[in-house]
Amino acid sequence: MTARPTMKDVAEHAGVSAMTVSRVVNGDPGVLPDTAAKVERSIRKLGYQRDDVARQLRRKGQLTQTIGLLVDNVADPFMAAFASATEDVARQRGSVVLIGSSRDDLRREREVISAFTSRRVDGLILIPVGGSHRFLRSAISMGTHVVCGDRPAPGLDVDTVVVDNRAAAQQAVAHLIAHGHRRIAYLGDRREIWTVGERYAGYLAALAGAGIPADEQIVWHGLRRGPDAAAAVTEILANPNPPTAVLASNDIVSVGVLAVLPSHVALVGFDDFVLAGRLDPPVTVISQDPVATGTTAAHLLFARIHGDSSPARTVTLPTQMIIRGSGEIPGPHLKGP
Amino acid sequence: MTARPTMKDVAEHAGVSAMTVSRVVNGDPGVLPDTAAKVERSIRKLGYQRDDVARQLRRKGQLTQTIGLLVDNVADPFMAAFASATEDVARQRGSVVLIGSSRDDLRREREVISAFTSRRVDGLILIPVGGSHRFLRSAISMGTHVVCGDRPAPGLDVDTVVVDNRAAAQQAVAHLIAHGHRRIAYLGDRREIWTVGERYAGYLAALAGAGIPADEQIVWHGLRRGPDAAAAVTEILANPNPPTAVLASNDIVSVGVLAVLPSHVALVGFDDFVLAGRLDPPVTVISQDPVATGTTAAHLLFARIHGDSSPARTVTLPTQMIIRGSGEIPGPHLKGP
DNA sequence: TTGAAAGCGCTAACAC
DNA sequence: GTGTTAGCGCTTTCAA
Repeated sequence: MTARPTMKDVAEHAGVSAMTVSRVVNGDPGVLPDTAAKVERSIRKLGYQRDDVARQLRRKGQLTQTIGLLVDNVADPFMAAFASATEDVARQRGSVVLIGSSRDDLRREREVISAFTSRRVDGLILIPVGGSHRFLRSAISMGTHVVCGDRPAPGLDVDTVVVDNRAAAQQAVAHLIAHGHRRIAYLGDRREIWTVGERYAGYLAALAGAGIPADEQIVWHGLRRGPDAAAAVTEILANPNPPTAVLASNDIVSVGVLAVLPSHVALVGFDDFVLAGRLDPPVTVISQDPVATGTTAAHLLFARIHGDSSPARTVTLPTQMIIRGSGEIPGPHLKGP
Repeated sequence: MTARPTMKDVAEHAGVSAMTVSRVVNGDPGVLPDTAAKVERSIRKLGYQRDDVARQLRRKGQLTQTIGLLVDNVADPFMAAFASATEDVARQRGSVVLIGSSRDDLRREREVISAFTSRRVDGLILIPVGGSHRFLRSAISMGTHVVCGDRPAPGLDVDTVVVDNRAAAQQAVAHLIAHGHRRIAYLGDRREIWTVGERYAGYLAALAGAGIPADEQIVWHGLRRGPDAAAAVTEILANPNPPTAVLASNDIVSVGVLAVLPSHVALVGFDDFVLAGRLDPPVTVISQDPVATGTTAAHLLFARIHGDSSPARTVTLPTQMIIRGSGEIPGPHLKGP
């Protein structure tokens, strides 16, 4: 194991100064082709590679060309697509990405963010967990740019890319009502997650809009895993007055519910998922585009990094209801032809 | 926007030397509690955070506590789970993770790896694309540790974590043969991908073992997207002598094929996927555990980083055939009771 | 227990 | 076109 050669080593080997090596390495103009060639040869000979740690230190106020990306869980398909999209943009912009998972834990999120900012990232893209993010204000005031995707960060006035979860859920429930359902269950992940809370609010709004009283007997929060969702829906269906339709707050709940849901019960789920169209019945979903969300968030971040100082804005991306069958199973109150 | 305060700023504010601040920041012993308290107060007051870029420069030969992770595509469920697992281990070990996607492009892989090594990562975890990785030898000789997951890197003698793809595919095809199939199609991703090539080899070996001649008419390589796989299987089924069973090289191909496969044709797919058990018929698959692969790779890497200099080893993790129905559809040559 | 000096590898600023 | 000097923020080393 050889020690990593420095510019000084290259300079000595090539018989020039370190400054000339620096110019060659960075493609700066004003070096004679012959000199440059000589230096290039020494670089290859010694296996020299620029040390960006040292470089970043000297070039203060300059960018480190590193951004931090913090998601809840990279293994989640939505977040994986989101992360992949941001990484693509970062690469086009010549930056690398530090990635971290918060696992829905604010303390862990803080720790990871701290590890990122101490490495002087130019900016952060967050899918923030719940809880106040005021701790980020000091980093922001010192020049770290922050953009949120999927959810806003409470206590932080930064660019944010979301979808209108509430309206989309309301639309989904109205759709079920239009198909003759009045007894509609809600099965959801932790309500404290902003998107989930919004979706639940949309559910309640749609019921209220149709004059249907909400019934806590057929509402279940806090479902984090498929089997939990399956157990919950089983229990809800055992109700003396069982629901004829279900709204699922996300793909994990949908998939869990589908494992046990009788085929006469209607279902609309938030988030599209692989093979949703191949099930029997095919599953009607509200879909959103994680790639668009990630790409938009990344573009906003790089605009900030490169000097955009306009007021923080919230971009709301569209959702789409994909009608496949499970949401169109008729309910008992269908006034039909 | 205030400038980021330095140790010197904190030192002046607290009326001590920068060295004392350094000791407090790093929890070094030998600072009077009163002095430490005074410094802590200044740190909080000024919003000071240690600059790890400068720190890493001075602490030469020390670790940067940063590793690089290069996968083919983070959005792929297998790789997302792999990445998530390595990130978990890294966090436990106090390191952060730089992530990059090669998109099956060796040049892009090289660029990203170069961006990582110039930031002095302590090590790299790769899901390498095809092609020679000899370019990594110089980085390795200068102390960057490398571990490969899912596939080996051609031309590189480093720790590698894989499964026995060939044996698993052979087992899958033997399973189809045992259920009476002799006309078995192979539909696969790019054969140049090591795992895919191995799986194809296993397919051929199983046919050879049963004395069944391979027939290129029912073999298709290079399928990268679901619709391509659907089109390919449609064409293969139009063959005058169509297959009665299919081996799919991975989950993407399986899902694509399933969109159009008649239910009397048997299927075994590589890689388990969500809802495989909910389809009709439920899909028999060869499953492997991306979390175990990623975790193992990360543990191997950190062992190397912390001094393990034993010869490079290859860890082969188990696969499991999950029998669900689609692989047990009887073929015309079933010798039954 | 605390501090002063030196220097990590690089580049900004200026000189030649 | 090329070199010299200084210094980025921190920690190592050694002195007080």
